[in-house]
Amino acid sequence: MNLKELSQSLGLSQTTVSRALNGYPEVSPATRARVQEAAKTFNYHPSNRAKGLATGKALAIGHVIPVSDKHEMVNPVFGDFIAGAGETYARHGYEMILSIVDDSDEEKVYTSLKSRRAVDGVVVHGPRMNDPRIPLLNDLGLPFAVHGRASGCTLPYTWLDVNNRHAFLRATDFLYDLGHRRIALINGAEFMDFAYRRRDGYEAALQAHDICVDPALMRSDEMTEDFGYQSTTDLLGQNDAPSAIMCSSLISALGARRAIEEAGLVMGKDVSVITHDDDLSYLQNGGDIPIFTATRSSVRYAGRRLAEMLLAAIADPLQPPQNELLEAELMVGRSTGPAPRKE
Amino acid sequence: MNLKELSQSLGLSQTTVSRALNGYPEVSPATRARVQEAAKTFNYHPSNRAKGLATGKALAIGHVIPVSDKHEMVNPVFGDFIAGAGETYARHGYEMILSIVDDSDEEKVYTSLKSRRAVDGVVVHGPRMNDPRIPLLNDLGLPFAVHGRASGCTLPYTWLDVNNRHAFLRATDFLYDLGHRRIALINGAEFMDFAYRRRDGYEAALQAHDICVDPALMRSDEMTEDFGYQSTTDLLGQNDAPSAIMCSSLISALGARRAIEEAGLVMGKDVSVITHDDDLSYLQNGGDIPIFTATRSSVRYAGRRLAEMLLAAIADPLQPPQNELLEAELMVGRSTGPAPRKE
DNA sequence: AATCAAACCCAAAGCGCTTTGAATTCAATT
DNA sequence: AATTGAATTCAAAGCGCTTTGGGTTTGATT
Repeated sequence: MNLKELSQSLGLSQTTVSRALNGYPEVSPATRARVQEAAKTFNYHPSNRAKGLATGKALAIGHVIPVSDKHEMVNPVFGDFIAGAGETYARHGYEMILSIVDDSDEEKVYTSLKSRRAVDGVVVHGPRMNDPRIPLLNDLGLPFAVHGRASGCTLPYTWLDVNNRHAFLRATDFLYDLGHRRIALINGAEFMDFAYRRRDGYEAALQAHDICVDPALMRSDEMTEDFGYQSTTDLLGQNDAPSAIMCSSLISALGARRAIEEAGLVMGKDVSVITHDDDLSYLQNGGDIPIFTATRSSVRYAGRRLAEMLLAAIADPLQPPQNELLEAELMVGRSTGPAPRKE
Repeated sequence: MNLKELSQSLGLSQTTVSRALNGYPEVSPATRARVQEAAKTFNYHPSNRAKGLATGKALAIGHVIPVSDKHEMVNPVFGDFIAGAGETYARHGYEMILSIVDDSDEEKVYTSLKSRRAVDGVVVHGPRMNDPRIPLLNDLGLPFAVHGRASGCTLPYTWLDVNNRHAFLRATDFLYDLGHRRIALINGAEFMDFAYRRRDGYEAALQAHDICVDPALMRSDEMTEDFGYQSTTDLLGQNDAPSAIMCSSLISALGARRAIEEAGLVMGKDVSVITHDDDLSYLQNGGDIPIFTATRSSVRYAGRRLAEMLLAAIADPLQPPQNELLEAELMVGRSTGPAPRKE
């Protein structure tokens, strides 16, 4: 069923039917009701494609998901983020189109999305420091919103981020207050902006307490379970081992716990752990009492919200870029305790 | 830059340019080269939308992701599956469009995708027993491919599945051979087809050895870490506790391990665990030696392959539905060992 | 009864592409 | 030189929608 058929079956012109359906005022309430009724019974849905051609809008938002060439790794937060964004799009009648793309030719994809007029805007995932995609999208004139920020990019753009620096600063402080002085950091790959900021917060907290930052206590890579395990095993094995560990992801923290237990130690007693927790639906941080003390921020909420910000920017291209900085909650769980006294 | 502008700048008609670009034979090699050259320098990409309107093809595949209304949970395998499928689409010039949808109104989404001609086909995720989506899509005449199968659906359709029954049968056998007689099952929600089949394999193995199936040893729900933890704590607490556990997902297995250790037991010695492992990029089952003995099958490969099957079905609508049954590998890790002797 | 807004409705153009059916060119054949 | 047919190229229609720029009815006002 298309517009033509629908309008013929109603004995009206396509114009009138189109207007009735799209809420234009120049059609009588009676006619509008009749049209809507018919659309429902015939199960008529306008073709997005044709609509897009006619209006110049694509009614679609692109998400370009970079897959690291190194491990072919898909960021595990991605599913929840997308789910959040999807809710927003559904509510506004937008489609979400996804491109899975090798790190290396991500830029081509943006150019192509733009020139094919396939989307009205894009969401940028996993921003890095000085991320070249931001000036690129700016030049292309394709509306975009960034999940995170890119240190070093001066031009204004729409973003939503967790206050990673502050979260890790607070968490490190919290460990300090518990008496910990040797605090390790198991971080994401530090060309990623979020990881850079977390380290910055961690270092700032240490320096504020006159603890010198020890590179031997810092690790940084893609945040897999195994990376958490290896790093922790390694850290605990060295002399003057840390009594506490800051960890950038719950998945790596699970690996850290594995290493701690395998070393015959008890987490929360011999070694304290704080992790960042993205509040993923399938990876809840324990039940009533969190397993891990954590800095928590829902990535799903972030998806929902960032999508709204992007749609708003598209609807009103003149408004200045919006920004939103979310504070992570610091949830106390069972993985932290007072620093053990040295024997 | 659009076709019209491109053709004007070349002094050719739109027809010729279109044909040159799409590889039709009735254009001279010289002209074709000239056109391709110009397309490259002007960075011309045809609008998918217009192309779709003209050809009736959407050049897009829909993925409808159900989000369980219960926990708003996004299946964690989803990211890797999508990544696999995305590779295939990129190679064939298709877009992937994603709808995140409440369990409840998933059917509406299919109808709407169809009537808006938004996609050329869809991938069905998370099939259940007697899944109503399969006859629905069949009636709609919308090409589709199922990741998994739906027991009880008699009509033929395209699917790709892991041989879940066989995998769990073999794994249970393996535990039996190690001397285990009380073997528990921590399964996914059993209205899901894969979970049903796994249980079937598990039970078949037990019965083949004249072990009676004990409902007290079986748990079934959405496979979160916490579910694995709670179930295992529970199982180990009862009298005549199991000496081995079959687990339906690596994430729940992590929870199981947590419970085992918290109970002061050693995994692989006091309690053996075998889990299914989807080979997710961010959740590798250990490094060189797997943490868990596991039935393994790459969900990313599944995505890549199923997408190919769907595209093939779309390209040739007359071919009979293809099916592919993948056998899971049984990887021996450190989580299994001989059954402890009873004191 | 003539006038004039409102209110309602419509025909047709246009969005960027493919494709049909026809026209043109040109070398080879009669 | 006229004919033919293959090789090229083109103009125009059409895909399903929105939107412009009118029309035609009304019913109230003069």
